[in-house]
Amino acid sequence: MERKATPALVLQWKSFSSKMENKYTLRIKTCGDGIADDGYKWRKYGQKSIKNNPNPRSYYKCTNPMCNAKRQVERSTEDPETVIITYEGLHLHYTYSHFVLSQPHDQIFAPNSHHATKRSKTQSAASEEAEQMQQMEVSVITEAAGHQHYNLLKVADINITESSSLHEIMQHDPPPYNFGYCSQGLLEDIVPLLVRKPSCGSTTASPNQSCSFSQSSLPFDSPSLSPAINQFDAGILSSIL
DNA sequence: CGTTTTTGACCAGCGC
DNA sequence: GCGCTGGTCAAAAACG
Repeated sequence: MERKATPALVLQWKSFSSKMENKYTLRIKTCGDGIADDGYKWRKYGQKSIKNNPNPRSYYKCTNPMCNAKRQVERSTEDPETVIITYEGLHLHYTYSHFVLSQPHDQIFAPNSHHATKRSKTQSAASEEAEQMQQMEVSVITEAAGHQHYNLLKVADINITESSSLHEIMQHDPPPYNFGYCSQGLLEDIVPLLVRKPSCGSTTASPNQSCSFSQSSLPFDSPSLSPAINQFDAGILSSIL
């Protein structure tokens, strides 16, 4: 099966109630290529049939013994091509591919408890809003034919209020994105800071090329998104390494 | 042979 | 208290 069909990717982020802190769901619509690797290594520890869903739900843990991140993967009942991934917990380490593709970037991921504190506040505020069952959805549909590798598009978690902000980004730097941070995922840690997009393995851009690590290449000129980079709470990542 | 996946059993939470 | 459901455990099997 060729991947010539437009690899549309639809991501949604929904905030949860306060009791589900650090838990969020991505709805990813893929075109025949399954779900994307998010840069981490996961070990499957269970599978369960879920009521009202013919598709079983799979349970994964991060293989890093010091990391308590988990994720659940299931296919949507409405659309078999839509994969629902629920992330829970935080990664306390870099992605594995990070070590392969690049050196640690101390300037970016410098130890700084300030970041974690700030995140905590942000999450707390988000939880309060979530109690009102506020749901924020971000949908990104990209048309990047021939691309299957995922780059990262950083978006603000709480700061995104409407999908038009993402459209601004896409207009600013249309696909294939070259935002840096590619393949070092931290999907859960950065998401909702991140939206991933299928990038190539085939023709135009090579993964390595798209993985330049210059912060200046990040397209966060958009006023609605720029706070994300400042609140980027990657300081926690260096706590282990 | 080490790692990962599979799968049935077990446990906890929740509603009735 | 009981049953249902979702999440996790852990032994066995599969895989590389």
